[in-house]
Amino acid sequence: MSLPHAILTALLEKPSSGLELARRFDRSIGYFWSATHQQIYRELGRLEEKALIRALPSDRPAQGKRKEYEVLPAGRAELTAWVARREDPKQIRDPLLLRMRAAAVVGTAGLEAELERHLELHRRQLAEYEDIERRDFGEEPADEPDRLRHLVLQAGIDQETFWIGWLTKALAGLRTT
Amino acid sequence: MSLPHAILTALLEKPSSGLELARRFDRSIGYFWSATHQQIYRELGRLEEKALIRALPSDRPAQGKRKEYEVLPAGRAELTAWVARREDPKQIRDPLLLRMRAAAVVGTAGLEAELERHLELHRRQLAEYEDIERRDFGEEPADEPDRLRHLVLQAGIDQETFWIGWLTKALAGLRTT
DNA sequence: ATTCACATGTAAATCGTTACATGATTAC
DNA sequence: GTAATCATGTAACGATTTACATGTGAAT
Repeated sequence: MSLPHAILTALLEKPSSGLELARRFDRSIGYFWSATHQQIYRELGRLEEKALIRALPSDRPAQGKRKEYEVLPAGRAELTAWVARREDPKQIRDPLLLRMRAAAVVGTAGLEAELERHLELHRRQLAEYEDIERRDFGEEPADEPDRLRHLVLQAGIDQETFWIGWLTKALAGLRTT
Repeated sequence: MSLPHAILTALLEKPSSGLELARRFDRSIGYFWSATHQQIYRELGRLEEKALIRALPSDRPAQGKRKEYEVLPAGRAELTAWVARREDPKQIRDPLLLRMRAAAVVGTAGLEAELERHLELHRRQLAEYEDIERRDFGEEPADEPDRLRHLVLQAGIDQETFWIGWLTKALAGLRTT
């Protein structure tokens, strides 16, 4: 149940229309919580119905017309409560690891190329994160919100670093065959 | 579309009934691809219909009766093809990182306790993986399938290590406030 | 006027989760 | 024979994904 909270966070950072949100879910917040525009529109409808957000008044509302939303106090309260809620980490669920396990049974044909491809993709993602880090968190010191956002970005960086390290190990292991 | 392939892999490792599979998806394969018994039964039905697996002959088939499945050649071929298939890594989707980002907007109340709880959970998971490593991959050298399975386990270990490191950093950062 | 990009939305299929129902087997 | 457990399965719902439909506004 994280999508509504992702949307509340995004709207608190900046009131937006559905499509703007969809675009921000392709970068920024989307780096650790992706969503399509359909998910977003549906969820906006639900959040509005529950009175956690509202559409900003428009002179002439119509379908196909831009609609901007903002968070109501009840929405901020819900998000505040969610931050402190207990929620266990989910099990890892990774198709690549599964494929490696399958390869142990049916052979590794074609796997090496996939690992190399993934390695390259993770290298690119890491470079992108590091660009963002330089751009947004270059100079110290920062206030608390910025330090928290930096920590989140750091998690992305660390995660990509883990993948690059593991894929390198795995490729070395495969080639020793 | 990984669940059918997870099941094919599990069945190739050892022909099993639905419930046995469900149990193995709580450990072993389940460490990186979890599934409930309902998902498994539904998928077993589909795989049987597509003639990728078959139920082993039983003297008196009946509902509520144990039914063991094995992989047919077509199933093995499908799995072999899947190992080499191009499939991009999925975007990270992590509620905890999202909560951290939300905390940058609405405050960190209650977050520290959650981070500590997660840290403890990841430490436990790491210990479990390391037990498995000692038990199953203690002595070298190993054949190729075992080296591949070891690499998969290593990914789990590295991933937990990443989390422990990041959570430690994050807690230190939070407390500097 | 027509076209194109913007913006919102509907529909359908699959996946994932939770609750529940039912038959078979075993232990007592 | 009754209860407990094993095993398979149905049903319902929400989340996710993909494809498509519709209306608006700006450019030519």
